[in-house]
Amino acid sequence: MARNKEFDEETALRAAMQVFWAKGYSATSIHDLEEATGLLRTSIYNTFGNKRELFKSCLALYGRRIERALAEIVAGASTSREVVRHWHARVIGMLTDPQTPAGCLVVFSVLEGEQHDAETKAMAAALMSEVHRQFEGILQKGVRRGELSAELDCAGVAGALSSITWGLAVLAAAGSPPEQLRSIAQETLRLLG
Amino acid sequence: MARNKEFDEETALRAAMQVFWAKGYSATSIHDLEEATGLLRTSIYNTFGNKRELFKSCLALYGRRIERALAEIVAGASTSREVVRHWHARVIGMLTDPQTPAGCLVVFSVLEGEQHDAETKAMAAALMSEVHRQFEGILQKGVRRGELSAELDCAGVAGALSSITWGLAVLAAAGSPPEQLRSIAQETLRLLG
DNA sequence: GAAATATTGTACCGATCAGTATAATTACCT
DNA sequence: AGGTAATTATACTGATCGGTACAATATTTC
Repeated sequence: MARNKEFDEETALRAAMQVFWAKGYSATSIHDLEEATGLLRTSIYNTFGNKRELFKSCLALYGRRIERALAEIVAGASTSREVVRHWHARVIGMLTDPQTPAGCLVVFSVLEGEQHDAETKAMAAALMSEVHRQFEGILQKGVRRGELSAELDCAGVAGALSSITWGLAVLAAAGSPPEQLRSIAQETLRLLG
Repeated sequence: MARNKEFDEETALRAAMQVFWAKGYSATSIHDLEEATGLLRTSIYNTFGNKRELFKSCLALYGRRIERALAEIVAGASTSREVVRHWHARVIGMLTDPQTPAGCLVVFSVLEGEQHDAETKAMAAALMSEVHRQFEGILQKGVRRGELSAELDCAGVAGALSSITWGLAVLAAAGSPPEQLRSIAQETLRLLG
């Protein structure tokens, strides 16, 4: 019928994601996206709709990465402690990866909430509560196995673990040195009693 | 000599702060600031310089509020636990105050770092490390008084407490219910051993 | 009351914004 | 090979951006 795209959608999406990730939604211009993806604006609109839809696709991609990482860790660890340790190590690794921006696209999405529609806000909120839910689940499992105290407020501690996760993203964005982030992650285990 | 301003600078600054606080730097337009402050753009530029300088003044005002609140709490509490409890209660109170936006201007400043100059970034970083420094100080005092274990890694735990603080701001911005924030604050005390 | 001067109000600047109409190009499928 | 259709490329739109020039206004001091 007709010709094929000269570029790879997935590659372009990753490039666009990095721009939003570094600058936020409103500070990112279509021109920025053209430069990062190497595409012309026409191709961007052709492929991804408009700026808002492109942002949503980026947020979805970002969310998939997070959820996959968390699922891997939960599946591969044998104790609650191990999950928490591995999770925060992975988070710190991502946050301090020189190849990607220091912040977190989810945190950005949440703070920039006023500029987004209900769907975008729901995506970010869903991702955050998924992290919380996973934590609560592995804590409950830890209690059942006798690894953790039966008196543990699983929901509360899961919330605290989530809170530290997002806080790490803020600290990393502020330029905190990795060793400080690691010492925070280490002390986090105290929450498990 | 000449006429006086018809408006109160402090009031206008507070109004401008709330706009940046809710929308971030780049999503806030001069028009938004005109509406929020009730001033004409001419008066804004006359009084506060330009958008960037106005933002810095707002961030400074915000920072002063935080530091004053923290100093009050540190001065008024008799144990480390009490400081942590009162601090997080105050933070949650601010974050869930319907009169002000749900987020945190410091977190916004840090994430929007690319759009700011070195001075702005330094202001935000200084505020964050001041919070950390204060926590570390009260933990060390707690250890000296025998309230906390001598083995406590004060710097690490202070970092975790800071991380939770910024994380609470993210969760509040995402619309987490106050009772969830409070249960997080409660579990935070586990960090003190 | 008059001179002086900061403030207020109006109108505008070039630049950039997100988005699009349309033309030129290209590769696919029959 | 040729018709088809989606892609690329160019150029443009109206709106809004941050910022400013300048005139009108109002008030304080002498």
